[in-house]
Amino acid sequence: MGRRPCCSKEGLNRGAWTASEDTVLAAYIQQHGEGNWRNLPCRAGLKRCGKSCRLRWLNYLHPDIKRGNISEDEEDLIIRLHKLLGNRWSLIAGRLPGRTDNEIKNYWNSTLSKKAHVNGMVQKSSASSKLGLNRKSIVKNPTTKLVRSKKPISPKSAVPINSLRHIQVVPAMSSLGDSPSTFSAFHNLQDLQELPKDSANTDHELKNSEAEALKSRLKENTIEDYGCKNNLNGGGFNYSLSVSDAIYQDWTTNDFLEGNTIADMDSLISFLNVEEWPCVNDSFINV
DNA sequence: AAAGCCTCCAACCGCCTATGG
DNA sequence: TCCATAGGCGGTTGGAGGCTT
Repeated sequence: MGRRPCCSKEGLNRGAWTASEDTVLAAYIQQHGEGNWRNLPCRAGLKRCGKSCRLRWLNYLHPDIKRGNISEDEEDLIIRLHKLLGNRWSLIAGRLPGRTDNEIKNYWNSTLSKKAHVNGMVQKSSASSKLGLNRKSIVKNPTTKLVRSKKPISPKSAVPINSLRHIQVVPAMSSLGDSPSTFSAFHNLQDLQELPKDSANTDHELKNSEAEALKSRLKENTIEDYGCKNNLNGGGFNYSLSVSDAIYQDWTTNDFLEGNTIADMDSLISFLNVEEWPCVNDSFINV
């Protein structure tokens, strides 16, 4: 039996696209728009499978595609997102304007996976690596009073805990703007709220998908409470992070944070992005 | 110069999900 | 509820071009 192919392969061109095929495809899509890929080849006069047309358009001909090498910042972001989301290339690509999932996947397989292994980033089990965070790329938000530049000193031994301290994290006002980085941080806060299916937001599925990934990562890192607590300021959400007494005392006694700390998401990421962060040890936290 | 090897990436493949009848 | 279809995704392949010997 076997699976029915997406289209008849007989008489179709395969392999690399020619310049003339590209021209025909681009002209057709510019005139008629995307979609209806199965019928597109016939209507456009192309001897190609519809899937092949779609792939060629999305990965090569689309006008928004960014040309040129992956920049350091992009590379850094890919690494961070990969740690957070795994091999979910389309989600990662969604956070890199102009880059395609295929491009990122190829770049990862050919370049970054090796780098990650060489640097021990893949196997590293620190809290920061598990969270998918990379110190280099963190941009501190000036609104926070949480982050300081020096690393906290970790306790030498794990202390079982009976109670949890909470760090409230709320989006900074700047997170309500449109710049990609702050918007992304704000997005994550919304993600955690599990947008309902009937949400007016068109990419709620993407958000919920990312939220699931983020939650699982947070759980891996023994952060016990990741729920969004309540609405504030017309769209922002409180985010409550629970840590053990040991960690809390460590951070506070080392002047790493103040009591009743409120920070934006970027600052939280920066805050957690410390190799010596102690709570990778399960005994530090109630889970 | 040429053969062999390696790397990169465009393209393909098969599976999964969403959608509509 | 079932089925067919289309679109989307991640894994894999294979060829072109660069590099090494």
